[in-house]
Amino acid sequence: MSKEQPTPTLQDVATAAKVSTATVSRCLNFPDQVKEKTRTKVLKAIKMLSYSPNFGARAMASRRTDTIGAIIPTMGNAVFARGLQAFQDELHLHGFTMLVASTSYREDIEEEQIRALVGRGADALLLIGHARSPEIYRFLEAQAVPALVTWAFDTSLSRPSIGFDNQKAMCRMAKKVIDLGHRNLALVSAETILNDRAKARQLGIEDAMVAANLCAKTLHIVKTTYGIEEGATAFEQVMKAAPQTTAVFCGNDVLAVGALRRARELGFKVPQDVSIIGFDDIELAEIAYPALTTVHVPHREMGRRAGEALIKLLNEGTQIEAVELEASLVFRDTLAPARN
Amino acid sequence: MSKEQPTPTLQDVATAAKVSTATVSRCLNFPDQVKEKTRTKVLKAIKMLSYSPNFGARAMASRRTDTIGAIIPTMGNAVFARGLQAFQDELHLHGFTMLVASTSYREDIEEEQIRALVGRGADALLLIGHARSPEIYRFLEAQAVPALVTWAFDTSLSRPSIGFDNQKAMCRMAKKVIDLGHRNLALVSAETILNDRAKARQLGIEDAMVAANLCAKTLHIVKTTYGIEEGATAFEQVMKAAPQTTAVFCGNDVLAVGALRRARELGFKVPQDVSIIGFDDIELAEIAYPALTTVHVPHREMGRRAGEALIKLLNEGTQIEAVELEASLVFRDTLAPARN
DNA sequence: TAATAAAATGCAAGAGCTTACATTTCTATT
DNA sequence: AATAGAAATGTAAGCTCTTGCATTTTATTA
Repeated sequence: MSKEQPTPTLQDVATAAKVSTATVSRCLNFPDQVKEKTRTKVLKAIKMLSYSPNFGARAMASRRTDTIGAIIPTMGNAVFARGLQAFQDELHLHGFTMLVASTSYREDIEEEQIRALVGRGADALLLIGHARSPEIYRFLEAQAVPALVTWAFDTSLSRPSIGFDNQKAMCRMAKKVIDLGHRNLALVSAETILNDRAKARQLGIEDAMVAANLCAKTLHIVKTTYGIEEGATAFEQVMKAAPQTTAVFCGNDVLAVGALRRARELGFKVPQDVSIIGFDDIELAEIAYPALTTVHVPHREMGRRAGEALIKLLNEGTQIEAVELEASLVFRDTLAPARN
Repeated sequence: MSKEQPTPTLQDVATAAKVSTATVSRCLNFPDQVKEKTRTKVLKAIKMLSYSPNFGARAMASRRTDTIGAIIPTMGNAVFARGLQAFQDELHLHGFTMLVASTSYREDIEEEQIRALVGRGADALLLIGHARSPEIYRFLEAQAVPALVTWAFDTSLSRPSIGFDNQKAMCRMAKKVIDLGHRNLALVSAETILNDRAKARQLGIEDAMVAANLCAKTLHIVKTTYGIEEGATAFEQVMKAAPQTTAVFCGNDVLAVGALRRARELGFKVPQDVSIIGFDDIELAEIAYPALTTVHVPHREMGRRAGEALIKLLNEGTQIEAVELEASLVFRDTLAPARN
């Protein structure tokens, strides 16, 4: 290791500038509380020593970190990456820092990451979806760390959320699909036990089916993990097990793009033979060929609003109020009336 | 704010378990140094109190954070998101935590983020590309924070890097393109002043041109910022300013996909009228229609190797040795012989 | 110019953890 | 049963900052 020359401390700067540590500290945190002349002197010393404050010490002493943690399933999915970027931009605007962690959709890792971020002094947390153990919510309570849920909106839960109603959005899309004459529906979905958004999307389709006097049980569901290839495989399974299917919903665009590719490889004409519907509306959806019909998730807006709300809570103690955003339907080229 | 009940501390746990703070600390850090019975007692107290160690305090006391920072241009580009995910997975395997920050391709923000991560106690840093001010390298030196450069490979610099040679890779691709009879080449690139990878890719094309007895000056270059739409606009500019162009290189796949779309909108047949070449080989490239010919960047491998090297450096003091990875050419459907 | 208020600075007590060293408790050996 | 040595635990110093309060300096007013 290379820790020969110890890194400079506040004390070193104080000595170099011939002032007290308190003054240096104030120079950094409340510049207008110190005289111009002193400040210049101190700043010079700081530069000379390449001093950089020790975050941990500062956090400990001030009991504040100006840091907000965000925990997402994966950075690999553009919809999260984009939402986070917006969140980060908003935080940066207000002098806050974002800490990210990803869970690979695994509950145990999520718990670990929540604890890690809290331990690192996150003043607040951004979480995706509501579903997690009561124990972890109790932990956040005990640590007095406020957490905001996004990517979902559900007023039946006490926890505030800023997002959209996955169930409602998918239901609207499913109604359109049914209106187009589709009766044999399938869904390629993520595991719904730990993923309340996936669950909600499924329920949305079922709602629409029931509203159209179809039996919800006839929805052919294939569960899979995340990925293009996974979507492709799942599509193949669907068509093998339920060849009469004319419309395949996918839990997200990545799965849908995989399904689309496999459909083509298998000789299905999309959308003439089979319609494919995605969810998220990431770039991929627009670029895919044929361009994907999907549900647009307001990811940037969600990220921005979440940042805004959290900062207000931290700075002014304003309680977060739930915000429902709209997810809109985007009709492109993979949805057409049912054949025959 | 909600800091009424103070969060539990090590001391609280010690009291609850009727042991000293040292024992609790050891319980957490060196479990086998404490007797089974004591450990159980302590663990119970921890659970009961929902205790979570304060990272700052720990870092300060142990002078180690087991944290590595990564600074990338943007999470919005899948190639970085994926590379990071691999990096993070590797770190996680060894009990390290990753801190990410993004710069939006801006040098001033990058400096700020480097300082922020160092201040937060990053034991080491992952950086993209070599190009940055000497001052910031001096700062890292002063703070004794090792930094590893990826996404580039250049032995002429003293700083170790794990990556690939952008110039060589692009040169190989350009040679193939020239072999196919293309003489009027264009490049849609990011600004090259602060982006050594973009610069290297440009030089690669020029190398190939010179090798084929073409005048490098005839490469028509349009500079733009990052984004699909930006790629589209740039393509239009290229074809307006240099209509005889038969092959358009793009600095990355995102720009290329934009170019591809605009080409279609403008009535160009790809690749019959004009060939389009990307760089990175992200999902988008495969999904685009026609599928994009591009240079495959070993992003996962880079992320993994970088994590490995940094951990070895931190844990065992093993100096990082530069590793050159191969970027391979991926021929898909947007490249064809030049129309003469 | 003296008196008073306001501004700038300094002093020193923590903040929550780790760890070297000291002390106590256990285990094994004779 | 006594004792050496190992294992387990405790004591307390120290890591780098911030901040309430005390003190000094500067500005303002009569």
